Amino acid sequence: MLRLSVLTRFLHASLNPLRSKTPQFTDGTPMSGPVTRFAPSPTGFLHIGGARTALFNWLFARRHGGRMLLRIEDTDRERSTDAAIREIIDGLSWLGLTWDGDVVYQFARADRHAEVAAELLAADKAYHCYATPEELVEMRETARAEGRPPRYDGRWRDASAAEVAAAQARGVKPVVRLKAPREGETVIEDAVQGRVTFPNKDLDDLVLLRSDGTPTYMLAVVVDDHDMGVTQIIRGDDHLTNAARQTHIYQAMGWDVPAMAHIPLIHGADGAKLSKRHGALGVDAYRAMGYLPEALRNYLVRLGWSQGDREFFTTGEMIEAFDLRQVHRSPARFDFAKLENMNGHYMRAADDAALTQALIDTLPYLAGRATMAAALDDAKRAQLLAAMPGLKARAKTLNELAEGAEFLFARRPLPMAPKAAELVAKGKAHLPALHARLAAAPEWSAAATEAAVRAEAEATGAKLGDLAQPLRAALTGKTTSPGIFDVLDVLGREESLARIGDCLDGAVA
RNA sequence: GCGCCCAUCGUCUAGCGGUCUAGGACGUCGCCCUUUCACGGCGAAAACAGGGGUUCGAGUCCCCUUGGGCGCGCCA
Repeated sequence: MLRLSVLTRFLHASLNPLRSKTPQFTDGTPMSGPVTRFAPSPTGFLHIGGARTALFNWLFARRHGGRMLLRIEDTDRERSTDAAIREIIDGLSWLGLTWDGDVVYQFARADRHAEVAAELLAADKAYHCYATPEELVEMRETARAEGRPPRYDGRWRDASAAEVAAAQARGVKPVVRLKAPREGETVIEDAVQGRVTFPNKDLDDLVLLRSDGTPTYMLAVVVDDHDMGVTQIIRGDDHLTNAARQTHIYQAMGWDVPAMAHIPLIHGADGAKLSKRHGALGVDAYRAMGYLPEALRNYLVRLGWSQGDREFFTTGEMIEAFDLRQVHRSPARFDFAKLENMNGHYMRAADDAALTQALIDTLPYLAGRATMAAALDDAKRAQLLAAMPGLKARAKTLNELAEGAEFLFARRPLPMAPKAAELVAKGKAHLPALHARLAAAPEWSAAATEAAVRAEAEATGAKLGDLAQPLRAALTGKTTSPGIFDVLDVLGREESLARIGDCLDGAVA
């Protein structure tokens, strides 16, 4: 199921147990520039906060001519799924956040993690702990009751041989814990958070290996980040305390601690961390809502990061301007209204052909657009492209774009929206004459049909709107659409006249 | 409870001791444009959480309070 990646093999072969002085990539080229990594756990979809973390890692690597690695943290065998892995990779690809090298699967590296734990044990920097789950619970409760942080008390840290023998005799399977420093403090120099200090007495002896011998997350991240040559860790600030504990592992192994940057989480409208109760969504959901990846990227980068008053950044500008030091320490709330506005900007600025293609490519992901996708042929594509200027000005998402394009795909006799039927009924008196004038138009173009309709307005003294509205309803079955002369043009003479004709002989409305 | 982090319009933010009667963007509300709806243009309402310091001078520095967030597993 989960394969051992080439990079993982490579790391085993050449970097263990100690990293070589001049690390190389699989192809033999020397590493240069910073190395970042995005390390999601495949226990759910790639949520929007993870996407932003990936973006920042990607921008940082690009900005400094480095590389971004992708590591799947699948050590939780119960909750990790292949489907989640596929979604993460799919989501990153859709967003255009490419990683360098092969994907590293953390679980595949369990042996190496255990090896490091053994080293630590041998160096007396770790020890076996035989405390039972019940004892641990009790410990935490006592600590809390006494106003202390709920921590492991280190009771097996200096256990005697006799005590160990007794526990073994009882058949207790031990975990391996790190001998963390108990005095002094641990300092994190964080690019975003600044200098953060933790008193070591508040950090306990974390578990490195579970009683079944599998590595914990704490051990695995440190070993993998080290082996993969990660120089800059950029992750959510929910990991800030972990950074201190992980520092202890680095120190115990005598490894360099990578530079850190803990970025604030994205919050929901209520100010709390995005979660299921907010209806937290995977990035695939944003695609399904019709957002453009470049718009989502732009929105995301401006969440908690800014360059003066600037709102819009092309990808190149983003890379050039990105600086971790300008990332804010306070969490930002996710605002759909602004995302939508930004998406609208991107759509209007998009090239018509490119946007048409984007819509077509996205159709399979949009809800209820199967028939539209099925009806697509060269003629429809051409119509879509021709209508695009009028369509894109009226849409903020690809969904709205598809909705606006419905009239192109509608079959006669047209389904009429109630309000549209009213308009047809109200303007019925004008329709026969309009039909006649349009039929007599010397050529079929927006200019020619406009001339015909204006001539009718002049002849009858009606306002243009009195004629255009019923016409719009007859042609599109809706009350809103692009400019009516553009609609006529795109639909073509035959179809236009037929749709108007349907309203005359009562086929519709 | 303990630890850490944060605090400018409803939201995203500019501001890095004087140029702040606090700027921009989204949203909201008007007006204009107009064949609908949009787009676009113009305009309006809207914020320095509170209290102490430091300083000639504080949105900007320090402290406290309050509020919010995150963390505290043999999860990641």
